[in-house]
Amino acid sequence: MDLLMQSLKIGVNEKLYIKDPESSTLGKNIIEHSILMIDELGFDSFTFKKLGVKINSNESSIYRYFENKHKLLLYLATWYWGWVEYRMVFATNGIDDPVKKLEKAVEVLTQNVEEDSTISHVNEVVLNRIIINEYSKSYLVKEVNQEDKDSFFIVCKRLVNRLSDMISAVDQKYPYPISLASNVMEGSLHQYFLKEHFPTLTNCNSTISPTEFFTDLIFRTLNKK
Amino acid sequence: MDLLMQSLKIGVNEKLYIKDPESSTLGKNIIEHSILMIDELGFDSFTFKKLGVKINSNESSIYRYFENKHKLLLYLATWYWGWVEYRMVFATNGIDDPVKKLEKAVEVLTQNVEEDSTISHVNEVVLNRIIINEYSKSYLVKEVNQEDKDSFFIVCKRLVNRLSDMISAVDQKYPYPISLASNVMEGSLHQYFLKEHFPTLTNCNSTISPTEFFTDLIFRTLNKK
DNA sequence: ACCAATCGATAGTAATACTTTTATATTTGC
DNA sequence: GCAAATATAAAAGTATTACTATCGATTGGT
Repeated sequence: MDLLMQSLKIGVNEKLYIKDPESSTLGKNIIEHSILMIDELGFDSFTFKKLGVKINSNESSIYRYFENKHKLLLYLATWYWGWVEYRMVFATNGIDDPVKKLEKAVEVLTQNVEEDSTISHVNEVVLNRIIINEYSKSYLVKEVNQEDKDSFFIVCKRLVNRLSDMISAVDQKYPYPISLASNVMEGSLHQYFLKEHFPTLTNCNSTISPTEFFTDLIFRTLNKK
Repeated sequence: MDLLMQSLKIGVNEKLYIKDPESSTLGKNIIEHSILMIDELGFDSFTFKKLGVKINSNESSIYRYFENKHKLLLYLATWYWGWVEYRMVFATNGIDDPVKKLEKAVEVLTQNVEEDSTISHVNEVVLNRIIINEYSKSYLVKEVNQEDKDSFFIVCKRLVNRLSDMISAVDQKYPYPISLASNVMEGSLHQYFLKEHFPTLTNCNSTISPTEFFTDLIFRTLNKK
């Protein structure tokens, strides 16, 4: 990843935290180790108490940054999608051919995060794994409508809309651009999950990537000019 | 729904329960009201204690049927997919034209459950809503590999494979039939969720159904003979 | 009439998801 | 360089959850 990224700060909705974790060492520690710990234990078994022990801090101190672990997950997810959005805009910027532009966007959105680029304290490889395994839990809650009103999902929504626009740029007559876009985003996470845990339910494996599947799907579906 | 259904029992993996809930009035009560209660409170806020109060029974009695609420969710999901599978096989049986057969299968798999057909104590309309809102939580857990070994997901997997076979019957050369099938199954639940909670992220609404979107997607993707 | 199974009621445990208070650091503003 | 403000750690407390164990009453079959 380029140097630019190192000085880049991904902006996250202020309502998601009580105190900005980027503003202190403890805050950064919370982010860094919560990512590692959620990956290790799974979100359901992860608690602030366990995290406190891990970072030699106290449960109550963590509660000064995040109201609860659900908000922390939303924070991490927003950060992740902000990071993907940044890379997507960066990678597609300047491409004039709508087909090539869409191709590139799908590639960024659906590709496996492999390089350990580690912007400061965020390990994107592990965070990507968390998003695959836990992202659905952030919106499959009874409070989803209120949380949407509080703009907790705005980054993710913007990303889907960007993709939708690029789909329409390739085929203005395609009637379901937003559904296709949201399907690619969510479906890509799902195909990675299947590849890992239910290999018989996907054609994706070590040689075929979700990117290949979705790129193929999109361009079979759209009529290019 | 036809009369045949009323005498049909959907078989569920015996490891999912301690005592078969179909074998007693209390068991059926547990199923009936857990469905209503999970829909009402959301799976996360649902507890056996609350269910006990609702059905005028005791928490400990419910534990005699299900080890925990996660197993209960797996039970309900297995029942649901078994029910969908039955309707799918029934609806596609006897159709010779692979295109029409696939069309019908996609229709059954992705259609909204509207009629209050209520096989005995199971309210399928509400159960369908639970699957949309909570199904992911049944497999997005750390224990997923062990649970897969215990065949907890076998019905759902069989359904995806059936659809995959029908896809291949239409286009033998299409390289990703299983991924497409799993994408339709999971994606359909997701589009319903979006329609309800994030209407700007889907083209599905009161006039366009997820069935339309996915039928269109599949037949744009496949080369018919 | 009796044996077994079922169920309800009660109690108990360990963990979770917090909140509150207080004491001690650390930072910063002047 | 010091006082004031702020941040953190430690400890204790509460309500709820997710169970487990025990026991007595009811019921149903033989």
